[in-house]
Order: sequence, then structure tokens, then C-alpha cells
Amino acid sequence: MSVVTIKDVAARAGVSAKTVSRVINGEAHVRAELREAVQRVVAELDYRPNAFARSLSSSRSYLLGLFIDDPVSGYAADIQHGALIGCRLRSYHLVVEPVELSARGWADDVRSAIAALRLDGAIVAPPICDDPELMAIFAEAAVPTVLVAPSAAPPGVGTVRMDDRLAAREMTEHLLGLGHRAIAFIQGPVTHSASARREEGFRAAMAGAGVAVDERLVVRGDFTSRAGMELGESLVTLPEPPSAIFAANDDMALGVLIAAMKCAIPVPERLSVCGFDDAPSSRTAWPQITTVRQPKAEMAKAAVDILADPRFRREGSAAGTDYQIRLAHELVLRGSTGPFFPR
Amino acid sequence: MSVVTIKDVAARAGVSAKTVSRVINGEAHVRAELREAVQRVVAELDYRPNAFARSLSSSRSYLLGLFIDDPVSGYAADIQHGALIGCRLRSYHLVVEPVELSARGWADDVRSAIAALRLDGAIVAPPICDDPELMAIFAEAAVPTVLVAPSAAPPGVGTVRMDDRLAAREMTEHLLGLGHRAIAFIQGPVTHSASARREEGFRAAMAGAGVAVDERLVVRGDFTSRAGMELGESLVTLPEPPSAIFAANDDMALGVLIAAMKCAIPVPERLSVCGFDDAPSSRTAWPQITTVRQPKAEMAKAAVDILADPRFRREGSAAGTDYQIRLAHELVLRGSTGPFFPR
DNA sequence: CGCCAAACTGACAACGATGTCAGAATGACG
DNA sequence: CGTCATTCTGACATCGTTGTCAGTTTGGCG
Repeated sequence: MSVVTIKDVAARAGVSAKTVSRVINGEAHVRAELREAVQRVVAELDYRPNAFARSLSSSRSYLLGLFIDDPVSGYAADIQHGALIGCRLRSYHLVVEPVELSARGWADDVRSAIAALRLDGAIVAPPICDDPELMAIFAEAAVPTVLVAPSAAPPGVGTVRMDDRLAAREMTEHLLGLGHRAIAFIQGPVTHSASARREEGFRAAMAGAGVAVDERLVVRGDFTSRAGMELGESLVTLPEPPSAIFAANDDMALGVLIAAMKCAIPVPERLSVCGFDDAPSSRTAWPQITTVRQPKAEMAKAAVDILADPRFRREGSAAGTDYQIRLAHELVLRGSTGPFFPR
Repeated sequence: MSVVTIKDVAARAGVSAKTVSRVINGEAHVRAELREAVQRVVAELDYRPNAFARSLSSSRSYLLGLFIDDPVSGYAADIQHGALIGCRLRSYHLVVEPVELSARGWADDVRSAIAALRLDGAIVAPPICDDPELMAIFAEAAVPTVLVAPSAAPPGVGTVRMDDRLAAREMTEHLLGLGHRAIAFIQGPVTHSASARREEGFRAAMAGAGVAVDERLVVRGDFTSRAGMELGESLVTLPEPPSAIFAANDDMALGVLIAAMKCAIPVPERLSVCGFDDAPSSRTAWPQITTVRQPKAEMAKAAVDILADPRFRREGSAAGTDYQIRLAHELVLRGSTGPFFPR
């Protein structure tokens, strides 16, 4: 037999389709008695409203788009996981749309997704949440939008982030507290706004402790472990090598660990290493890497919560500060950092 | 102004909505002249058909579901990436549905997704593609289904896989060719059917070379690096330790590498280690891990191709062998395996 | 030139829900 | 007991597209 529709339920319950609709959507003005009868029939027939028909008539799609740069990364996976959990809870569905800013035609793909799917909202992950052209597309289409860990918040959009600057500062203070002074910092790519904030935090902590930053120990990587390895090797083979290296993400920290291993430098006895993100690689490394836990899944879930909020949908982030969320991070102290021993 | 509909296009082009529909869908029987005129207007107005309206009337949703156990794993990410590429190419969209077989109510979530979204097809990743109850749901709902790397193929469904057995055999032969005889094998969890096939390949190669398998060197892990580390440590501290360890996946191989490092056993000089999957961890490790490249993204893309095939949609896999695809693997020889040196 | 099949084209009714609005039942109150 | 406001309920139009089918051209051919 074919699929159960609202009419089937209505007929069986002896009411009109509209009444069934009211019950389904929890609207007021239905006698308790009727409501129960309808609910019974719904359960009996295992009726599931057709999302398309519903969308068509209500102009809501119950679909959220997750726009993401590199859907293969572990970062993306965590974001997506959180978003998925949020969607489940609020009976939305999630459509994942990869956006490669370097590829031709990405703008058209984005427009297509928005227009064809009538997305109810967009979650935009870093680093593309900092792209003005992409933001303009969402603004033009008037799609409720939440940015995850952006550098700035265009008017109207919601944001969910952590305090990268503070976290990096705390991490640096951890190293300083262990007695380290010659601390190297491996920057992330300029395309990731978070990496600049992390550097700021690093410098703020150094300045706060009255320790001058040795600029020869500040180098730029691209968030890959390969870069971490190469830069790490060049740092530890310096005439006056650092006693600690703070990498702006975990993959690069892992690379540093590998470099240390190749150069037979014991970690953390001779070199402390720390990263940022609490990526899986930080846990599978040995020693495990001291890092900052970024609440990625929680941020994505919060993004869904914002998008589902009727007030945000109506008024945008102008409605209040509830839509500029900042979540707590956590220093995860593990085996790769230890006290400084003079040689 | 509001969104452009097919009527706007029709009015502007001076034709009926139906004719526009014909042009959009590439149907025959439209004069070339009119066709071009319509296409011009479509471009001009930047018209994008409403996917919901289209689905509602045509009973096709242009939505594929990706059903996956643990959406956070790197494996899942690769699968999803391939599926996403395939969808882009064929103007489908992808809806990701996590399925935790251990959680209560998963069956209902699956049914909901199928019924509410009228999914045009389902891609099911391992290990849940081996679950009979889940398969029964798809069968009952008559959703075209393709299984990725399943242990068996229920009638009607398509499958995309690699030859785990052969690959494991080749990997084992690689180790044998290097002179290793005391080869350990770390099995995967019983819930992953692939791990059994990998073990079969291992045993077949050993038998083929006339080398008896030392059953004390065959241990079971759960695909995590932690398990690899613990089992690896117990293996290398055996009175007569193996000279090579073949782990059924890369995360466990990474764990073995870490165990070796802790025990100060040089790899590959005193111990060869190899894995399976070509996971990111195999590349970021040091030395890099010899492994089997599993064409995960390609498999997922092939799955989309099958689902998009009209003949498959009509007749299911009964239509022919084209719907039981086997893709090639590749041995990736890297630094973690080397020739056997007697001590 | 006339006829007939084939190629076009469009009117209209779905698809399955919800928004609108008018009408029916109910209850409060004078 | 009548009136009026309030609470319920359902008929019907609507969302934007495609399927059906009938009507209109067009073109080939005798």
C-alpha cells in the first residue's frame, strides 16, 4: 500500500485534515478529546507528515545547511556531529554543503542550495565564515545565519565562539609557569582568523610576564602536520633552540613531536610541546599533547539552537545578546609539556 | 522582491509553465527556438526550481540519505566526501543521518527520515550495513539502497566494495617477502565484517607461504589506537616477540608504533608495522605507516552513481552485475616496514 | 492540394500539507 | 432565556512544480 497522508488520518479519526494538522503542530483550539483521538490514529497508522508538502505550504523547510570548507577534516567532523545532534533534538535535518572558495562556481552552488532547498538557516564554519562574498550571499537571500568561530560578526547574524585569545594566553602562562622563557610560536595560516587571535594571546601572556618574544622563534605554518614537522625541525636545530614550542593547532604540534623524535630530543624533558583544538591526533600521539579543548560540537549545537529560535528567525541578532554566544574552553594538560630544566 | 517561480519565467518568455518545466527537465518536444528563449529568461531571472514543489509533484526528492554509524570518524569523513562529490555532479543533495544501533529509538529516526524526506536512495556505510534490522527497514520502505563494504548483499540492494581479503593477503605477502616469519595480526572488532575478511587474507598468505600462524600472536582489538598500544606492548614484550605486526586498521597500527617507541624498539629495524585503510593517522605518524589504500571516497561516489541510475531505481540490483561494484585497492609502502634482520 | 501522423503546446488537476476565514458549538452573563 | 464573546472546527484556496490529456501546428507524402 502507499504512504499514509493526512487525509487518511483525518478520515479514520472522523475529523478534517486541518484538525489533524493542528494536532500535529501542537496548535491550540482542539478539544482534548479530539486531540487524543487523532493522536491515537496517528500512532496507529504510523503517519509521518511529508516534509515537502509541509514546506511548500508553510514556507519553512526544516532543513539547515552546514557550509563548510573541508568536510574531510576532523574539525569539520566535530562541527557536523554537534550540528547533527542539535538537528535531531529539534527535528530539523541537516544538509551538508562543501564550499571550496578556490573552486570556480562555488557561489552558484551556494545560491542553488539556498534557493532550491529553501534552507531555514545556515551554519557556517571557519574559515569561510570570514568570507565577505559568502556572507553577502546569505544576507541577500535573507537566510538566518549563524557563524562558528568567526573573526567578526556582520550585523544580523548570530555567532558562536570560544575565546581563542584567552585560551592561548592561558596556555602560554602554563608554559611560563613551568619555567620556560624561550618559547616558540607556530602561527596558523592567515586565512584562519582564529590563528591571529591565538597569537595575540601568546604575545599578551609573554608581555604580561615581562618576557620579550624572540621573533626568530615565531614562524608561520599552514595547520598541517607536515608544516609542523619542518618548522619544528628548523626550530630545534637552531643554535639557541627554544625550550617550548606552542603550535597554533594540534596537527602542527604533532609535526613538532615527530621532528623532536627524529632529532632524538626527548619530550617533555628537553622540549615542551603544546597545541590547540584537542584534535584526535593530540590524543593518539605519544606523549599525548597538551592542548586546548575547543568545544566544537557544543558550538555547532548552540548554532542550531539559535537558528531554531523563533525570535532570532524574526529579528536576527539585533534581538539581543543571546545570539552572540561564547562557550568555555578548557586547558587539557597532558604529557607533552613539563618543567624547564636548564641544560 | 520575492522568489522567482516557474510562472514568472513562463510569463516573461510568453509560454506556459509546462513548457518551462519541459525545458528545465530537458524533455523532448520543445521547438529549439522556444527552448532557447526560455533558457535565456531562466538565466536572466536566475530562476531556481523549488525542490519541494518539484518533489511533491514528481514524487522524487533529489535527496540521498547517508546512514552512518559514527559520523565523527575519519572513515566517515572520507565516505561522506565522496558521496558529496557524487551528489554535486548529479544535482542531488545529501542528508546525513547518524544511526547508533546502541541507542534507543534509532529505527524510528530512520523511518522518519525515509518517510518525511521521501529519500530517493540510501547509502549505508559499514558496519551498520551488515545489520539485518536496518536492512529490513529499507526493504520495507522500498528505498533504493547501496551498501558500502558490506559482508553480504541482500537481494535487490547494490554494493560497492574493495577486496579486503586480497589486500590483506598482499600485505602479508609483502611482509613475508621481507623475510618476516613471526608475524602478529591484530584483529578488528567482530562487529566489522571487514576485519574478518582481512584476517582471512592474512591466514591465506601465511598458508600459501607454508608458514604456520602462531596463534599467540593473533589478538583482537577494537580499531582504536589505545587498543593498538596495549596489544602492541603486550606483543613486543613477549619472550619470543614477533618481527612484524599487521594491524587490521591504521589507528591500531599507530598504537603499535607508540608502544614500540615506549619500549625503545626501533621501527622498522627491529619491528615492522603495517596497517589498513590509509587513514590520516598513517601519514602523520613517524615513521609513516605502510598500509592499504582503501578507495573510500571513490566507493561512496560509485554508490551515488548507482542510486542515480534509472535502471537500478526501477529494477534494483537484479538488473545486472553493474550494481555490484568492486573497486581496486593499493598497497602503500612506507617507512614502517622493512626487511627482517635476525637478532 | 489534402490528409494524417508526428511534433508541439498549454489547461488543468494533482501532490500533501498549512493559512485564512467563516460558521458552529460552547459558555458566561445580564 | 437571549445575547455575545470565546472556543472549536472545517471548507477551501494556496504553495510551485509536474503528469495527463486534449488541442494545435507542422511536415511528409500521395
